[in-house]
Amino acid sequence: MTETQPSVERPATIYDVARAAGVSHATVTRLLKGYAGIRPETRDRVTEAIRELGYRPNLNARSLTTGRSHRIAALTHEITQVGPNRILEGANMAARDAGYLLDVITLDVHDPAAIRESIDLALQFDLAGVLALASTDEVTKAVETTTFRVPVYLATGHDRVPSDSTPAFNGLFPLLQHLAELGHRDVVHIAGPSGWVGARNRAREYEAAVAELGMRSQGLIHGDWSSRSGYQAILSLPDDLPATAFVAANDQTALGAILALNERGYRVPDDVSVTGVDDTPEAAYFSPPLTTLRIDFAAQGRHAVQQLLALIDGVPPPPMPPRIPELIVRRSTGNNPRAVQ
Amino acid sequence: MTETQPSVERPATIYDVARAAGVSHATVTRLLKGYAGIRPETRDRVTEAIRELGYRPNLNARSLTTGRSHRIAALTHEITQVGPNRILEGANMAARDAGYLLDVITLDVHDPAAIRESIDLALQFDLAGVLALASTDEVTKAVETTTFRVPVYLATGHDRVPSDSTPAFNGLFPLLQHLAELGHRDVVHIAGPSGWVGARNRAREYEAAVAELGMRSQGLIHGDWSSRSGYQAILSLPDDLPATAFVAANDQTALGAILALNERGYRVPDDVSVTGVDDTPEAAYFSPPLTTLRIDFAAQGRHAVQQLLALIDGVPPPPMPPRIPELIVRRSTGNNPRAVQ
DNA sequence: TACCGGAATGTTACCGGCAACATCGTCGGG
DNA sequence: CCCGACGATGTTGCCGGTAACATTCCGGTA
Repeated sequence: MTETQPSVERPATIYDVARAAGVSHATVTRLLKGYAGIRPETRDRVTEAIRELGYRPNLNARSLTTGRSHRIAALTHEITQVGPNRILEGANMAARDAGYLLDVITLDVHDPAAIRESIDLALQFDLAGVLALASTDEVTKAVETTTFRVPVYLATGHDRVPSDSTPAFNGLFPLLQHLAELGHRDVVHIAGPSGWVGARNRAREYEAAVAELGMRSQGLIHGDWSSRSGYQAILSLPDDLPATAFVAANDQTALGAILALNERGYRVPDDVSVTGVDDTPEAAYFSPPLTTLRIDFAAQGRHAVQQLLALIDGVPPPPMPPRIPELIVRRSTGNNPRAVQ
Repeated sequence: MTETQPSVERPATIYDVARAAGVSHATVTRLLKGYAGIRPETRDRVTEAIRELGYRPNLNARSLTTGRSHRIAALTHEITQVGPNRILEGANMAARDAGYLLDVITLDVHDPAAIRESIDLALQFDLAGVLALASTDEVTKAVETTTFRVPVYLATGHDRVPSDSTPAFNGLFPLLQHLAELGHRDVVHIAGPSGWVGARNRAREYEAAVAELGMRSQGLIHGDWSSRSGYQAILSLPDDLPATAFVAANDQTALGAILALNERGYRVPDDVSVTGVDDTPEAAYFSPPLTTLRIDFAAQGRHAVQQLLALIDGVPPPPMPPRIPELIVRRSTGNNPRAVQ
């Protein structure tokens, strides 16, 4: 289970390589930086020495002199949740592809002091940039009141499309349209926590879609992205449910809602419909399988990194490709039994 | 959504601080390192200058001279899954508490070339140690064939207790004992992928417990930790189910199994029982809520970091505290309807 | 044959810390 | 009154790279 490599010898430096190849260290640097004007014979000797000694450049030293590091920090939270997680994964990939290493700083999004502390730790390492992925108001505030000497990119952490896009592609619309087509009129939104930028955006999208489709919102209950909060949201409703369809802020919340509805004697989807957002891998295996909106989190992560790198390099940021959330219809939604056909 | 801090000024160094305080840079270093023999007046001036300039030590430069860095890399995978995730979270905390920063290297556990590449990237930064958390055979092999110059700690990534511990605390035992008490005799294990050390351990624990309790194993199907694989495992079984209880390798797998059983007309728990492992936050909200084994992943992560730090500091590693997986009984398990009472 | 210029390579200083060693000043003892 | 010792602080060199500048070695030309 455990394994130690004693191997006390210090790693080889360019000086070691230079000595082994019988050249000066500058020649080694030149080779490493792809400088063309090196005699083939010399080049071979150096290359061989590098291989021989297993030389690996010390990136610390490098970034000390160049003044620019190749690492970026990502502030995130609760990596247990699927969304943030996937975003992180995408960001990680994109960063790696660009030759950067991503430091993940997990923070307690509700404790300003802890946020401060985490940011402070990160700032000690010289970073090329900072990616704020967890966008609660607390984090936003902490980021805004900190003086970073490096570019910072603040992502909302949840899907966000330009507000001028067509309704059909705007957030929750496809989901509500689907419900409307099934004859549902009265709907309740079990939202994310109000301190989250993404949750608020989603709630607004919900209101807009409901209005657009001529439906009636019978309530907006703030949860906390958890299954528990979905469960409790349903339990908090009066005996005679005010709606026939429930739009949860994410799949986990929907899971809890389904259980609560079952326990209160409602069958999903025969009596009521439930939808989620995210399309986590598990959503297809809920009982019943969940109708949801597929979000391409990895793309969001990649995009965030690209934006940040553009800031770092001082080039215009690449445009956000239009992300169209895809409606995934499964078995948690059905015709409204009370609908006048 | 975006925010840039132009702020081109380079960060303050000890030299800047020294100049501002009218002392030499060595005095600043001394203060920073907690050296006692500094005149109070001088100390105040320096402290003030540090505050004034917002000085933060450049850890790159520091580790360049001291030769020891304060960062460790964690090799992990699929951070989407709850277990590895929580482990990472615990590791992150422990590392931070010890003043280390944890670099998370996500790797494709099945592509040896990608594993190599990721490890190589990590090695360029000078690391104090490496934590291998994703323990597939491929990763294990890659780690073993790489020459790290730093300590490496290889964790199995899943619960593991000393083999000499009492059966009652050994892995899956409590779960199977619970099933036995409910009158179940024939049981099937939906395991994790065979390339995973943790999955194999768990499978062995299953076999041992079944034997110990006088039950009969009617099969061991390898899944891949996913809900899909749990679903398909059930579908692969003959029409007349060979068992009345199904022990899944994790909660996700159990979720898929429950759906498949439902679709095949079996009610859980009235007809058959299903159990998971992990106790993810969602498990309590499955329909029906899942009987499972609670694993303290965060503790595993913390422990792994502590082991690694002990290796780094050359001190004897702290003992593993006995981790007793806790049986969480919910509604996915019930009496065996076929049992002769 | 002396000279010029560019290609190939070497030398040097610096990045921001740390630590060994050097220096300065002051106080107490002989 | 001088000197030693010690406390407080300054100077220097080094860690492993990078880059500006310097030098060497050619061949080609006048």
